[in-house]
Amino acid sequence: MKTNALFKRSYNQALDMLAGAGEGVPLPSEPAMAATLGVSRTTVRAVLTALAMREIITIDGRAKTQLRLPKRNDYLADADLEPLADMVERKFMAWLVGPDCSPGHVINGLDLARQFGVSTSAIRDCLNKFSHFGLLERQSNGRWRTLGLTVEFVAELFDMRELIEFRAVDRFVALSKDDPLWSELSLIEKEHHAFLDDFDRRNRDFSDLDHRFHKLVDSAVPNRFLGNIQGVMSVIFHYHYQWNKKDEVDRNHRALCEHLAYIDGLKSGDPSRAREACRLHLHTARSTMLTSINVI
Amino acid sequence: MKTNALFKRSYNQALDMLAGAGEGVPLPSEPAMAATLGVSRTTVRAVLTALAMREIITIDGRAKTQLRLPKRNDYLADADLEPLADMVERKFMAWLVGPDCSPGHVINGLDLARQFGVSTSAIRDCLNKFSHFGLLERQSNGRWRTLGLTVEFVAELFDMRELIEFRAVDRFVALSKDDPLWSELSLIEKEHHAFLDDFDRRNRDFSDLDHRFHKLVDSAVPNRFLGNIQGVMSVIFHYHYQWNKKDEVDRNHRALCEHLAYIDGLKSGDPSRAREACRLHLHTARSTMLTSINVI
DNA sequence: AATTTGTTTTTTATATAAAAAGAGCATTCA
DNA sequence: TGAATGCTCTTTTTATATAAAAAACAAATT
Repeated sequence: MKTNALFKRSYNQALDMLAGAGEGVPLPSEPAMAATLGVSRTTVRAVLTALAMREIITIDGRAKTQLRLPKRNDYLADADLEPLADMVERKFMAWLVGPDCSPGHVINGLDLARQFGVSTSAIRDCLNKFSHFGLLERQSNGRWRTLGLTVEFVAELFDMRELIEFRAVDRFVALSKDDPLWSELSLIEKEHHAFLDDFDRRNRDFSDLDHRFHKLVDSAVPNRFLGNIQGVMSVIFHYHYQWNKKDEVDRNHRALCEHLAYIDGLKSGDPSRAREACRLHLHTARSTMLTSINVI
Repeated sequence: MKTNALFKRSYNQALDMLAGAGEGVPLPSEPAMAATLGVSRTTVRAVLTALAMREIITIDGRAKTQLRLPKRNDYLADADLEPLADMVERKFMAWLVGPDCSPGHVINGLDLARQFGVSTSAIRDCLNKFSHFGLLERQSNGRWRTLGLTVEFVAELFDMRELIEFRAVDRFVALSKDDPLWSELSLIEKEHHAFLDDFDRRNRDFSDLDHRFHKLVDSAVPNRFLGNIQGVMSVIFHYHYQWNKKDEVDRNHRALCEHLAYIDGLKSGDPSRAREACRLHLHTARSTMLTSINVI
C-alpha cells in the first residue's frame, strides 16, 4: 500500500505553524491550509482530524480553535517521513558505492528488496532510473549489471560536463547586467563566504552548495537534457564521497576557493578570464574524482 | 501475468530453422539450440514441447527428429510477438504526437491503461522512461503533464545535438586511417546510394538509416550520456514524422544528399569542410522540424 | 455570491500474486 | 568422462488489489 509520508510531513508542518501561534487562536480554513502546506484538502482534513484526536485543536462546525501549544512528543518520528522512492534511492546508492558491490556485479532485485525492506516494484523503479545515469547496464537476459565508477565513466562524465559548462560560461558573462541570475550569483557568493567563515563545522554539507552553484551557472543556457548530467554529478558527490572521506577537508576547501575565483571571473565580464577559472575548477574536480577512485 | 512473446518469437524462429532442414533430419541438442536462439534452455524446451504437440518433430528420449516441413499456418500470429514494453511505447508515442493529445495535457494513467489494454504498471514504466526524453513533466501532485513538441523543445534539442556532433566531427576526421569507423562509414555511404537508387519505394524507412548514420558519427566520441539525445531524436523522427507526411519525399531526399556531402566532408579529412557539411545538415534538419511543428 | 465544509469519485503508489523465463543440480546416456 | 536431459529453485515481468492522496461535486454557512 501507498506510504503516508506526505501526511506525516504535513502533520509536523502543521504543528510548526501552531507553535508559532498560541492557545485560543482560530485556525485558517481548509483550502487556505491546503495552499500553505502545498497539499490537497483531503490531506489537510486528515491532519486536522489527527490534531483534534490529540486534543491539540478542537473542531466545532467550521470553527477550528487551537487548545494548546504542541509539545516535542506530539511530532511524528523521523522514521517514515521520507518518500519511499527517496529512501530506496539513498539505500541503493549507498549499496552501489559501498563494499558489498564491485563493478560488474549482477544485481539481484529480489535480494535488494529484502535488504531494503521494500517490494520489488520499488527496486525496479529505482534501477530504471539509475540506468539513465550510466552506472547500470541491462543484460540481454533482463538482469542488471553494475558498471561502477570506472576511469572511463569519470572521463565521459567530465567531458560532457566541460562541454556544457564552457558554453554556459560564455553565455553567462554576456548576460545583461539586470538579469536576475547576477543577483542569484551574488547570493551564492555570500553563501560561499559564510561557508568559509564557519568551515570546520559546515564542510560536510558542501556537496549541496556545489550542486546549486553549478546548476546556477548551467541555467544560463536552459536545456532540459542537462538534467541527467546534473543528476549523476549530484548523486556521485553525495554518495561516492560519503565513502571516501580522505582529504575531504582539503578537497572542499580548495573547491570553495576555486568557486570564488570562478565567480570573480564571471563577474569580470571577461569571457576568457571566466573560461579559464572554470577550466581550472573542472580540471581539479576531475582529477580529485579520479584520485578518489584509485584510492578505494 | 508475464507475456510469452519471447516463447512465441523463439517458436517461430525454430520453425524457420526447420524450414531450412527437412524430414527425418535430427535436431541439435537443447543447449545448442538455446545458444542459437539466444534464450534459456527452459524456453527451448517449451518450444520443443510445442513442436512435438503439433507433430512437426518427434521426441524419443534425447533423439529429436523432424517429421515434416513447417507449413504457413504452423507459425504463431503476429499479434503478441512484440514485447509488452515496446508495444506500450509505440502506442504511447502515437498517442502523444497524435490529435488526442495537446501540449500541456494532464495524463491519466488509468485511462491510457484502458485504451492500450494493459495494466497501469506498464503505463507507469513507460511514463518514467519518457520523462527522461523531456517530453513529459512531473507535477507536484504526482501527475504527468505533456510538454509537447514546442519550439523551445526543438531549440534545446538541436542546441545539444549540435554541441555534441560538432565535437564528434572534429574527432572523426582525426581518426587514424585504419580505424574501423572508416569502413563502417563507407558501408553506410553505400547504403545511402542504394537508398537513392530505389528511392521511390524505400523512402519510408529513412528514419532508421538517419538514426544509424548520426549514431555512427557520434560514436567517434564514446559517451554514455548521449543515449538520451539519440533516443529522443530517434523517437521523434519515428513517430512525429509519421503524422506529418507533408513534403516527406522532399525532406528525405534532401537529407540523403546532405548526408552524402557530410560523408564526403568527413572523408576529405579537412576539419573545416566536414564541420561545414555537418552544420549545413543539422541546420536543415532543425528548420525542417520547426516547420513541421507549425504546420500541424 | 463567494467560501467553506461534507461526501463521493478518481487517480496514484505500493505490495502481493502468479506466469514466464533463467539458473543450477542431479541423473542419465553415449 | 563429458555432454544432454529432467527436475527444481530463483528471478523477472506483469496484473491485480488496496491504501493514500487528489479532484470533483453537493450542501451549508457567512
